[in-house]
Amino acid sequence: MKLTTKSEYSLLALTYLARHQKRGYIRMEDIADQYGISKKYLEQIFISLKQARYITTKTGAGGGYKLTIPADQISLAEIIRLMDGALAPTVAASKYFFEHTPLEKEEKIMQVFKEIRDYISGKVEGMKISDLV
Amino acid sequence: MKLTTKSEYSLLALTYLARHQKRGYIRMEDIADQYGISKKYLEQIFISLKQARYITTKTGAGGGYKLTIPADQISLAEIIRLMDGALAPTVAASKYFFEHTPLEKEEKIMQVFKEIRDYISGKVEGMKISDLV
DNA sequence: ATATTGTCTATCAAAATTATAGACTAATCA
DNA sequence: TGATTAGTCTATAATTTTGATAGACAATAT
Repeated sequence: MKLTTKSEYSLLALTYLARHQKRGYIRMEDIADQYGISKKYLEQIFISLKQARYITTKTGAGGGYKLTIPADQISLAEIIRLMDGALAPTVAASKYFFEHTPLEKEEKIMQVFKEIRDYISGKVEGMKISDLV
Repeated sequence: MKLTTKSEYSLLALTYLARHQKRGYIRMEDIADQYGISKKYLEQIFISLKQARYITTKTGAGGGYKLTIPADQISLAEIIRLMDGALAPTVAASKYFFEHTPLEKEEKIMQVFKEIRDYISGKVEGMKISDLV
């Protein structure tokens, strides 16, 4: 029932970028140090975030990363879905990542998981990176 | 944010046992067939459920599995915790499976995840196998 | 030029997930 | 009693996911 570090680190990194926006470009190493995360691992996460257009980068001295989208327009939901997929406890109960599983045969269980899905969605759709700063 | 098949299959199997209680001992193969699950894989799941005293078994013809605990006294929460661990989206927000992670540095995120944890707990603690039948 | 910082591609180790195999044990019942 | 049925136990294996590491390269600033 868990998120992976990809989601976790993404949320941390984006929060850090939002918090230090006025400093302009932020070095990856600052973020890695701040949270005690592997720099090289974080790099790969940043590449995904960049491809998804959440951040832009600048190479060289004084370079680093910064947000391209206002922090109040980035929901936790979209970051978690990008990194980890379904918010629902099982894909059989997922809207965006639906797949068939044996669980579908049991309607009552499905109902429980859909309610959990809806609660989680509501929570993390409504919550923005700016709310975390 | 997902459960594994161990939790899913456990819930399915216990629901099936509860539903067919009056038939006495139920063969593993019946359950495997019903849901299209590997028999051998289900076997291992049953061993865990047996060790945790949810079911008893009987070998030989006419044998199989049955519940030892009334279905209305088995919550989904305990089965999921047994099979998959934490209900919380991250162990940093878990009561039973707490571990330190970098996420702890961000209180607002932690707050969100704790609220999700509490919702999920409330939901699956309150829901019993008998409610699924 | 040189130091700084990100990019890209490959690769890898460990763990978790999802099984499969097969010999063994216990119970039934004909 | 012996054939059949059904669970037990232990090992191992395939695949995927997770969480990283390595190193050559490219862009920028001073």
